[in-house]
Amino acid sequence: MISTNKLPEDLDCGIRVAFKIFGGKWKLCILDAINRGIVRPAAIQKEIHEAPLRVIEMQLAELLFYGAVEKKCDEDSYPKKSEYFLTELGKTILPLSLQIDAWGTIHSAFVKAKQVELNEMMSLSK
Amino acid sequence: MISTNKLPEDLDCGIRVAFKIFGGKWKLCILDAINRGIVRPAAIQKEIHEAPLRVIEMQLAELLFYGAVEKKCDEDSYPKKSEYFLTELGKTILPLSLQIDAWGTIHSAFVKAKQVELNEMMSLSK
DNA sequence: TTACATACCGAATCTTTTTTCGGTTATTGA
DNA sequence: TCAATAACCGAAAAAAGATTCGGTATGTAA
Repeated sequence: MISTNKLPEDLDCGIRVAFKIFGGKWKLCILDAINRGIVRPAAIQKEIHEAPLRVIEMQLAELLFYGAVEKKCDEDSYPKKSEYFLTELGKTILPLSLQIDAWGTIHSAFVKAKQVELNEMMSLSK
Repeated sequence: MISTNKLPEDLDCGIRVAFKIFGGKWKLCILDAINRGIVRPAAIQKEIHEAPLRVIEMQLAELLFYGAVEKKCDEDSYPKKSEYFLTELGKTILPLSLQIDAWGTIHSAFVKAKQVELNEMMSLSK
């Protein structure tokens, strides 16, 4: 993550800009977790158990770079305690996140059924 | 595109479901074009000139499979005339698309500036 | 001391997605 | 006949993205 791309990317397209910031596989889940008060990397990872810790770290780093989250690190205390919070920019993503999640939840059963259909098609033509 | 995945994918997560349907690089642009009355593959490709025709075809096939668009093909006429239209499902994606695009447009300049910053960082540590 | 927990990073590897390339088929018009 | 256009497809290649692995450092508690 956080890489300069070889293929030209059109940042004049709003959709492409938006997806660059929060299009990552776990980004919206991470922002949601932080919003729900789960603010430390290890805690976020426990919440989103499918994602490896390394991914949480990398996507946090990217969200940090683009200013969607901010980091507060208390070096003295123990455990080391890094905490991430939503910035004003990050907060503007939440309404979108909620609507995207709502859309997906509504159509979840349908998409799952289609997925089964697809798996059957693939196994027949193996 | 349209592949069965090796990595487990959590379709219980609304965000993951949504991104599966319209998370592709050009999907929302294609849906938007169709909504604006640009309904044939070649025409869509002229509209979204950055995307190769093959990509338009593949992403249309995927949107078709998941029922976000429908295809009307008049075999007799010439030119061959395949036309794609939004289904009811496809239309439900439009409001999200508009908001995502609006968000990206608002933050476009900021993200572009960050991108310049990143490119400078990368070239220094080359 | 040993084991454990936290945060984080580099690099290799794997998976998925996107792109490029070279076809096929069919019809129109010069 | 020959060029042009439309739709579409398979397969390889390239790129991007995600994951695994092993490492650092720090401090706590058994």
